[in-house]
Amino acid sequence: MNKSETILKSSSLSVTAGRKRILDIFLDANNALAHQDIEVKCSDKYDRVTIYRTLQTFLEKGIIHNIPTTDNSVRYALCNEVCISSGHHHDNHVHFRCDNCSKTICLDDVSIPSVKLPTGYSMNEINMVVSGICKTCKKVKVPV
Amino acid sequence: MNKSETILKSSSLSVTAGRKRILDIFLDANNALAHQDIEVKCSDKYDRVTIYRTLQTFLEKGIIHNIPTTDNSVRYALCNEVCISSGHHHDNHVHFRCDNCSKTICLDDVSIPSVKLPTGYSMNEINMVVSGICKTCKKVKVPV
DNA sequence: AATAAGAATGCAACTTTGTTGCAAAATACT
DNA sequence: AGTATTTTGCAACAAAGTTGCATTCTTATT
Ligand SMILES: [Mn+2]
Ligand SMILES: [Mn+2]
Ligand SMILES: [Zn+2]
Ligand SMILES: [Zn+2]
Repeated sequence: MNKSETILKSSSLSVTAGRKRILDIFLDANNALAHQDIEVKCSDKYDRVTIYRTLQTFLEKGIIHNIPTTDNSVRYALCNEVCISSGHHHDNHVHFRCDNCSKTICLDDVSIPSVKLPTGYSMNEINMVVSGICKTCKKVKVPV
Repeated sequence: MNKSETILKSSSLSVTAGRKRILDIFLDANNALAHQDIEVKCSDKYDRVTIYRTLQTFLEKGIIHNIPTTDNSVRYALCNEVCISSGHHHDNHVHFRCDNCSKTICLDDVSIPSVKLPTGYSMNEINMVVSGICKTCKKVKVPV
């Protein structure tokens, strides 16, 4: 039993070819993916609608989390073991979006600093997205 | 000369009825607006395409800033004087999205805490969006 | 291994959102 | 007032997202 199958089972989801494929795409990716990215990688095999529904299911089960954007193309990334096993989200890391390659990645080791809200507000989740130049692009850009 | 007209002039934009109207909508609003919200308020008078182009122009001139979301409907809010006069963005405040009324607001007095990125990454902008229950909804919800 | 119940998928039809080119209208400048 | 430049509306289109329903697949049970 491979990794994607294990994750699906432990989230009490039925194991289907489509779900396995999409989960494998996430497991292979080293950056967050938009719906569009997934569609490109497997719309020959699976319907657009199935991709929508699968992403939705994965979100609800704590298999992936979404990352807000200002360009109307939400990104999705795999959650850590804690989210998957507990069935709900415990993501507390910063996200980075590169202005050059426009890849979005999870900075798993950078945790979101706490912030004090004005009186009367109660906090549920925090999202932090930093933009700039990523490690890879910086290397390429300093040839001199 | 009213406020919207002043802002347009000081951003060296030509003053048109549509731009004044849209800017007035922002000046009247006490929360951030999606494209859709603006369309509802004035699509009888101005074309959808004009609204798209106007928001784009306002963004570029530092009149409004955008707020990332995970639901594919970016919100826009008025910038402070500094952005408008300098012509580029200096927004450093936290945004709040209410899980109950789903309004998004600028917490102008709460500044985004700094965060240290891993080696190799350089920072440009930071966005922080907190979700939870807003002041107004909390009041309403505690009747007892 | 066969069956039956329930869940997931594909398809079609549709709605909503966003983009582009161009002619007409409005604005700013002299 | 006249003219160059911008902005707008319209049309046509492309892309993104939603819904209902029949068919297929998965899982649990015999
Ligand atoms: Mn992440
Ligand atoms: Mn703001
Ligand atoms: Zn990069
Ligand atoms: Zn609220």
